Amino acid sequence: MPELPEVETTRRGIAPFMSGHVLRQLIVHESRMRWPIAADLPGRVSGQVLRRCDRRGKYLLLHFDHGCLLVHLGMSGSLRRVSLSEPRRKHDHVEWCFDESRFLLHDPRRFGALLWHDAQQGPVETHPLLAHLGVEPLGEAFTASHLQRGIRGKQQAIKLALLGGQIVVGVGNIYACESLFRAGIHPLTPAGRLSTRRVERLHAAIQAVLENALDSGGSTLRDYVNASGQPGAYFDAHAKVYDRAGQPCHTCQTPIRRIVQAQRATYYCPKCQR
DNA sequence: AAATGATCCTGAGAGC
DNA sequence: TGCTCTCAGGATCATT
Repeated sequence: MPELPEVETTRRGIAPFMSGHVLRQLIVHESRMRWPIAADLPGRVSGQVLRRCDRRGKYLLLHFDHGCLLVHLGMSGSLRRVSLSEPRRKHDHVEWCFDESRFLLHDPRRFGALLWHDAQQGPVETHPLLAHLGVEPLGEAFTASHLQRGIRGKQQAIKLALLGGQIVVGVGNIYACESLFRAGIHPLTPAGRLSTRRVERLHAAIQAVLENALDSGGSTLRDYVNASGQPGAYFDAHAKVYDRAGQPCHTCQTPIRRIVQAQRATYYCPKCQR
């Protein structure tokens, strides 16, 4: 479920209730995630003031004075706000308890992660998982020339270069497909072969698609953090190619094609994208 | 060094 | 109804 817009929507949903509040208790019900959740983690943060909720790529960063909790939602994770008395459901693995609110990390596939970065190890940006990430797609550092530099000389297909996260973060499978459609670029194009003009188009498309999704995230996933979350709404309204194999392109009626790149599905219009 | 493939795990949906 | 098969929004790690 979570690509960058969903993670950012989640961040906006939880920040008002978490920032500046004492985390009374962190309870781990299932520690077998992408990596095992450290047994001493609850002791480190329970009773401490949670200062800020940030995001870097698809990582949520919950800051404390003495360190930072990194939360990744993986493929199937969500973080929802529930009442103090609401019972846990299946796959609710971690619980954040504040005086007036409560949050549950739900993740059936358990590809998500919960890690502690101690302040003594330096700023959280130096954490191995964050240190080599590309720039934020909606930040000032993401420019057409940054994208151009990132893909220079690369033989790799542009779709995979976008997905890699070393140039720009947060462009997941759906939005990579949608951005390439919007830019009229074939997903198999060797990244380094794109003309400056087409790189500029792609850059603009990525920003537009993500901003668009974020706006919709605000509406279609508004209850993402306090309800069950209803995926699919974005697709109905916005997806031009994703999961539309065989259906007519909205622009030219040509059937949308599905191919596989690095074991991930890619959808594109063979006529609009060259 | 860059690119590729296997891998972690559960659930939903299709087809029979 | 129930079985088997395929696929899924991520991304790390080991291998070529």
